[in-house]
Amino acid sequence: MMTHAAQAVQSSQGSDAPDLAFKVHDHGHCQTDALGRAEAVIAARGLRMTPVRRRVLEILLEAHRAMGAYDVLNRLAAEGFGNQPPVAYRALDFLEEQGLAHRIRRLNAFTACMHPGEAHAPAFLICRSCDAVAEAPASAVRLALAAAAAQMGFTVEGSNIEALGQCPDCRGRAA
Amino acid sequence: MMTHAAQAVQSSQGSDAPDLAFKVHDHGHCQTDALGRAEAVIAARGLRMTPVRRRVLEILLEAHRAMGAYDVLNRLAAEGFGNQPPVAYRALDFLEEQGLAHRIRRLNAFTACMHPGEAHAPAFLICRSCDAVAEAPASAVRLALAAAAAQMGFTVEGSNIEALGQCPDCRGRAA
DNA sequence: AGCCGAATGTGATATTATAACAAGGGGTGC
DNA sequence: GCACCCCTTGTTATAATATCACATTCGGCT
Repeated sequence: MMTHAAQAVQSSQGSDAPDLAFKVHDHGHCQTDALGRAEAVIAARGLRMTPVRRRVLEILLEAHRAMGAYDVLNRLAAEGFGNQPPVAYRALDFLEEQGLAHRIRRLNAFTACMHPGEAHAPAFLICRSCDAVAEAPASAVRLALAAAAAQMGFTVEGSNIEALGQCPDCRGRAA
Repeated sequence: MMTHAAQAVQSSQGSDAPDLAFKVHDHGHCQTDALGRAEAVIAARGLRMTPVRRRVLEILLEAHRAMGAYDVLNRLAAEGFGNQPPVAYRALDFLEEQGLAHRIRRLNAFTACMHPGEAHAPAFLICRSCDAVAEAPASAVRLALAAAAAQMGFTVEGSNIEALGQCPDCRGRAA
């Protein structure tokens, strides 16, 4: 299904915060779905989905939340891959360039893209309470940004749009 | 490192009027103007504009472009202030909290706010050729972002919106 | 003066990211 | 096969960014 709507990237910080986060869904399904699409995208571009790259993407998909490069690296090292930073950064950079992962600047972290292959430049919603990160459709936001930039003679080639706030769950608990 | 021609870091304000951001203008004027407004803002809030804080703001205003925390620190150290990172970070964090400076996540850098005191939540335009950074009016962008977030039940409390692209000057030179 | 809280100075350390180079691996043309 | 090349990975080292912890100082107050 193409549920473009709510994709939760949820974290369980310490306490078991029962995170129904933005939306309950089938993790297993969206993982295999995203991985399959990623493979197709890479193949179509004549690039190589190597073991390290695939594993990094899998790790991000499994975690289903933002992960620092060193978190990913530790996972890789534990599985017999190289344990030096460039191993993780190269794979992450590759995935980001191919639109299969996103960098969350505010967190110095990365997440797997939830709908690879679709042209999209999402906005990220970061919960300040539970650190969950979700992608939100942002075509309207990008249009507004491009317009504002154009008024100043500036040509937008790429952008990162990140919002900090509270996800439905955390707001509910707070209230 | 940010070693490129100093460019304009300026913007219009709360109202959505385009301005001279990337154009030549009177640096001296906008520096003293911004500094004066900053002092007023701090005083009105019952806070203290200490020598370090004032000097950091001046340094940012003089540079008139994004500066890394360590660039600022080096300037401070050369002038007899403490030369350890917390000295710079504390002042920068204070200025950011008070809306007198902005953090550019994409560059891991800071810029002086060009219109302190005015309620505003700018978008930043970063030139990939010359590293100039300008504030653009972003109320429309913010509205679109809040709407997209609301559809997912997310409440936006703050955001950083940064666009990477080409400023008018650099595009002109390229063409 | 004495007190208190905020701000600063300082040393140490944590976290994030890249440079530089050697070695492997898998195509292609021959 | 094998010689070649390019891309990828492994590894060492280091750079760049950011925070912690604690002592000291400063400003305002009584």
